[in-house]
Amino acid sequence: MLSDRSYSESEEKIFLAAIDVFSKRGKQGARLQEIADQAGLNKALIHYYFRNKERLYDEVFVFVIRHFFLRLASTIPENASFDEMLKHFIDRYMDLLSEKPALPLFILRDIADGEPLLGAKMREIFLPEGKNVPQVFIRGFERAVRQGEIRDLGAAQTLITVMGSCIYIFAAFPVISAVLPEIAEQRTAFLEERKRHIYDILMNGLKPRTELHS
Amino acid sequence: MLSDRSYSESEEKIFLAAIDVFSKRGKQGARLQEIADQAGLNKALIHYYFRNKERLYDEVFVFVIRHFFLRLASTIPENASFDEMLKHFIDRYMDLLSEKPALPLFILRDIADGEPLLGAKMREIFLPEGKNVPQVFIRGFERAVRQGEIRDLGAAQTLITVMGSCIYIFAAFPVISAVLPEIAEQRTAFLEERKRHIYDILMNGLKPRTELHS
DNA sequence: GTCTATATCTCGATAGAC
DNA sequence: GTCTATCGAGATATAGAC
Repeated sequence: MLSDRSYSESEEKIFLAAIDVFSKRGKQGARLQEIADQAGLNKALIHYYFRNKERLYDEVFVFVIRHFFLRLASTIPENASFDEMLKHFIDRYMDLLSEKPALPLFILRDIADGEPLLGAKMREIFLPEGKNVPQVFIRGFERAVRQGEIRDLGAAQTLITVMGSCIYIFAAFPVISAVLPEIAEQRTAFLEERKRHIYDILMNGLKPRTELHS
Repeated sequence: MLSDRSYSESEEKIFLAAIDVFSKRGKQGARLQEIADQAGLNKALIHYYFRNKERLYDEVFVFVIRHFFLRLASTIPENASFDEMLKHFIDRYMDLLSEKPALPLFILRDIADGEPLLGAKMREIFLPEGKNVPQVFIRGFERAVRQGEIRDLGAAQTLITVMGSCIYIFAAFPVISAVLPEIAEQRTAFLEERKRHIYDILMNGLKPRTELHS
């Protein structure tokens, strides 16, 4: 069982192959032939089960993104200090991105294609649950502000800064490593260093400046 | 004159139309028919001047990116304090992105397509000049570290954090505004607030924590 | 240099046998 | 349910007249 609805055996083979091919090539670049080959079946079956490329893509998209963000949200420690929550969030987000490095470009390509249903799909993914990434982060942020742990630089602005800082290296890796070649050779070490860097600069940036002890 | 080589009148019409269409639709999504229509000419002329879609795209890509980063680099104040350099850099980068909001997705789509010449193209853009964005930023950063103005959180890491923080809102705008609807209605105001936010959190994050006066 | 007409190919989708 | 064969749209690229 891959999601809320159930799949027959062949259907699941197609769906799994579709996740891989769409993730690598995007909606336009993906070929139904490649999906069929990878599933060990033929093109006609794709239409039999999913009607057309568009519907298959939409089902893959919602499944992949929802799965990713549910895994991310489920590990955020809700009742810790903001300091701890931020550290955890960055670690976990970077680990999940390391595991699925194609995901940022998968979403961004969808945005670039101007998919008209994108906004609706994202709301379908984010709004139903009580425990989703933006809500949990913003609640934790605002509580920390009330308690004087951090300055109020805006919950939404801060969330965007955190996510942008984490995601950019994955989205732009080929460009960045072309300009800064030392990065490509030690990718894993660089990503570990990156976690510490992001936490350090952002947490210090949020702390009240009057504080004396680290 | 658009770049280092010179264009005839029709050639330039095609090139300008190609910049627009490729920027909006990406390499795969762009149609030569649309470029021809927008140039007020016909498809055959595109092949006459540029041989094929691939070459036209490559010429557009290098031109657009080089032009953007030259404009950005030319305004970085090299001899100011790091504080001032960072403020300027963020302001200018965000302004240029506001002017060309399709540019991040244009590059990211190219990355996602796995263009094999991308690394070479980026080096062609960044390496020749003495005054390019990464070099200028890193020089300024390292000098500020030596002078004790900022902590050494890594020049490359910091540059990636700054760029990621700036670019993410443009790349992901449709997604972010679907999840945080208050942003879409006041886009300009939000972007102005975003400049101040990024400067504030990052500059404070870089400052030595023992410092007492702001 | 500029145009129309067309060749050629790729791909999503369907028809129909089993 | 699963397959082979094929249709037809839409795209790049070229031929050849003017």
